[in-house]
Amino acid sequence: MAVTIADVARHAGVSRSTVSYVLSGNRTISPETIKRVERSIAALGFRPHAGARSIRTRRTGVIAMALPMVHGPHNQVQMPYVWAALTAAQECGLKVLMLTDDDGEAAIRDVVSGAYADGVMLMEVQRRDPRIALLTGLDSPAVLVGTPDDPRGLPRVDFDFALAARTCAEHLHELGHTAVGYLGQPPEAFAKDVAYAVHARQSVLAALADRGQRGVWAPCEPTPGGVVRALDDLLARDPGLSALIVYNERILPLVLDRLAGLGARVPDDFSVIAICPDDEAERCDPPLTSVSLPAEALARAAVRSLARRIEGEELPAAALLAPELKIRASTGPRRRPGPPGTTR
Amino acid sequence: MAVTIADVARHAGVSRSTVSYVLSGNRTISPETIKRVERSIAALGFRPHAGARSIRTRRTGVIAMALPMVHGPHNQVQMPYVWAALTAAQECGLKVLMLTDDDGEAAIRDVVSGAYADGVMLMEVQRRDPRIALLTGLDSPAVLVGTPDDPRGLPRVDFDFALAARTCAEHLHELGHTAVGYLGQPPEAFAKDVAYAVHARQSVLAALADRGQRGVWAPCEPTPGGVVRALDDLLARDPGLSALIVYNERILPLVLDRLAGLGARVPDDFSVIAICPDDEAERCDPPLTSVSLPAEALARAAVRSLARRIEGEELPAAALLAPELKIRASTGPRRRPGPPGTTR
DNA sequence: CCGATGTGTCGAATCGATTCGACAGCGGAC
DNA sequence: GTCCGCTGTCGAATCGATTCGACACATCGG
Repeated sequence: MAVTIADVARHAGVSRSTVSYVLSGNRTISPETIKRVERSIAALGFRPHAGARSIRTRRTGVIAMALPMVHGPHNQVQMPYVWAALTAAQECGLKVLMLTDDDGEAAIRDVVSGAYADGVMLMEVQRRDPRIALLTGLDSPAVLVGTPDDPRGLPRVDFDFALAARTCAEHLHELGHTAVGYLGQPPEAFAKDVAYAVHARQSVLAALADRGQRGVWAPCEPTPGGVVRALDDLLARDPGLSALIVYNERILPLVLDRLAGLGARVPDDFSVIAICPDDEAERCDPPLTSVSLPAEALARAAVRSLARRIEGEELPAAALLAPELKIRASTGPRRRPGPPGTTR
Repeated sequence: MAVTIADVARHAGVSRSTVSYVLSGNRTISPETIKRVERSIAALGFRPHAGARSIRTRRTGVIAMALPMVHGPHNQVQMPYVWAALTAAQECGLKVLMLTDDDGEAAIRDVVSGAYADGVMLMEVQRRDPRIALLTGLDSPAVLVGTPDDPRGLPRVDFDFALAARTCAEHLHELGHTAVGYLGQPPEAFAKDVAYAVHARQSVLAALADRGQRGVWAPCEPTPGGVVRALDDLLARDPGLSALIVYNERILPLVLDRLAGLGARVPDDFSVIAICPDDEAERCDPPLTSVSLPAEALARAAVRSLARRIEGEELPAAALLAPELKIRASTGPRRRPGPPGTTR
C-alpha cells in the first residue's frame, strides 16, 4: 500500500542505498542523480516509514510532553504552554506525544523504553515529583519545566520567580507603598504543595521583607465569593494595605470589581500588580501593570533544550527566564490615607 | 543499550519467536514456558521497540490529534477536550501525537504517510475545512470532531446543537418567555465562520422561531465592556426581552454582573440559560440553569470511534451527543413587565 | 504396534529503512 | 602507459520485531 524506498529506487533507476543517501546527504551524490531521485520521491509521494527508520538511527523525531493532573480536569492554565511547546517543537522538526499521569508513571516508562520518543519534557514539575526518580532511572534525555526540591541532576527550565518578586516589590517600593498584599492560587494549590504557587509566594514575601515592606498573603478561589473573602481577610490582617500583587489570572476582573465595591479607586487609592500574561492584563479595566511570565518563551526554551540534549549536548543545570515589568494604569504613588474616594 | 527480544530469548533459554508468541498470544505456548519468558521480561525490563514492531504489524498504537489554531494561541476552551481525549486514548491503549496546523497541513500528511500514527482525530472541524480533502486523499482512518458543510464520507462526532437549542427554547417557552436573547462567541468566531458558533446560533434562532418566540442575537467579547455593549444592543433591538441564552463560558459572571447593574434580578426579572460545562454554571451566583455540552463524552466518543475505525470497522456517518438540561437557580416564570426590581 | 492428530518450539524470511565495504570509471601525475 | 586517488553507485548486512512453515515429540484410536 504505502510507498517504500524500493519503489522510489525502481522508479528512479537507482539502488535503494542511493535513495537513502540522497535523503540523508551522508555521501556525495551527483547532481543529476539527486535531481532524478527527488523527482521520483515527489512523483510517488514517498515518506520514509518512521518506525523502520527509527530502528537503525535510534531517533524517532518525537518528544514526549508529560502533563501532570494537578488542578483537576478543568485546568485552564496549561493550554498556552501546550500551544507554545507544539509550535516550538514544530520549528525544531519534532513531533510531540502527549502524556498524562493519571495512569501513574507507566506511560512515561512505556514511551521511553518502547522507543516511542527520544526524550521527555516534564511539565509543571512538583516539589517532590515521583516522575523525576523514574526518569533518572531510565536515563533518557529529559528536561524539567519547573523547580523541584531535588532535580537529581536533570536540567530544568523555569520562570525566575525570585526576580519577578523583586521587580514587583521594587516597583511598589518606589511608589511609596509600605504594606502590600499578595493574592495567590486557590488553597488547594498550596495544600498540594504545587511548586510554582509555593515558590512565587515565598519569593514575594521575601522580596517585600528585604525592602522593609509589610506583606500579608492569602490564597484565593476563582469565584466572586472567594475574592471577597480573600480581600476581606487581607484587609483585616493589615488595614494599612495600599497595594496588591495578584498571581491568579482568573480572579483579576473579580478583584477589580471588589475593590470598586469597597470604594477604592485603582490606582488612586490602591495599586494592583498582576503576575500574568500580557493579554490578560490588557483586557482589564483599568489595564493592569503586570509582570509577565512568558509562557511561550518558557515552552520554547524547554523544547530547544531538550532538542539539544537529544543531540548529545550537556545542558546547564538551570535556565531561568527573566520576567518583564509592564507599567500600565493600575499602579500609582501611595496617597496619604484619607476618606475613601467616591465610587465611580 | 536497550533490551531486545533476543536478550530475553537468551535469558529464558528459548528462541526469539517463542518470546514473540508469548507477547502476542498468537500461538499456544506451554504454561511453564510462558512463565519463564515472562520472568525474563520482567527481570530485564524489556519493552518491544515500537518502531521495529510497527514495520511488520502496520500498527503504531498512536493516534494523531489535530488541533486547529482558530482562536489564537490563548485559546482557553480546548484543554478539557485535550484532557478527555488523552484519558480516553489511554483507556484504549493508544498514545496521542498532537498536531497544530500553523504549518499548513504538512504535519498531518507527514504523520500519516510517515506512519507515525494509525489514524487522525480532526478537532474543531470548520465548515469548510481544508484538512478534510487532505485526509480523504490520504485514506487513513479518521474521525471529525465537529460538523463541516461537506464531510466527504468521513465519520463525524459532534454535540447535538439542534437538540440543545430545542431544549433551551422549550424550557423558556414553558416558563412563558416570548422574547429571548442569544449571546454567542466573540465576533471573530463568526467572522471566521467557526462551525460550532454558527451552528449553535442557527439552531437557537430556529428553535425559538419554531415555538413562536422572538429571538435576537449578538456576538460577545469576553470583556466587561464587550458584555455591556452586547447586552445593550440586544435590549435596544427588543426591549421586551425577558430571557437570555448564553453560549460563551467566559462571559457568564460578567453577564450576571451587568444584569445586576441594570437592576434586573435573576431569575425574577430575567431568566438566564447557559450552554456550558456544569462546573462553570455552578460556580456562578446564582447557579445557572444550563444545557451542558459534555466535552469529556465528546472526546471519548471520538477516540473510541477512531479506535474502532482503525480496527477496520465501518462507522456511522454521524454520532451526535445529547445535551442535558440542568435546572438551577437562574430560570423562572416570566413576570408581567413592571418597574425594575430593587438592586440587591 | 503403527499411523493420524495435535502441541510446543524453532529457524528463517520478512517488514522498510540505514550504512559499511567494495568496486567501476575517470582524470591527472609520473 | 601504468598507477593512484577520487567520485558516485551498488550489494549486502543490519536494526528489532513478527510470522510462516517445518519439525520433534507426546497422545490416542484402531
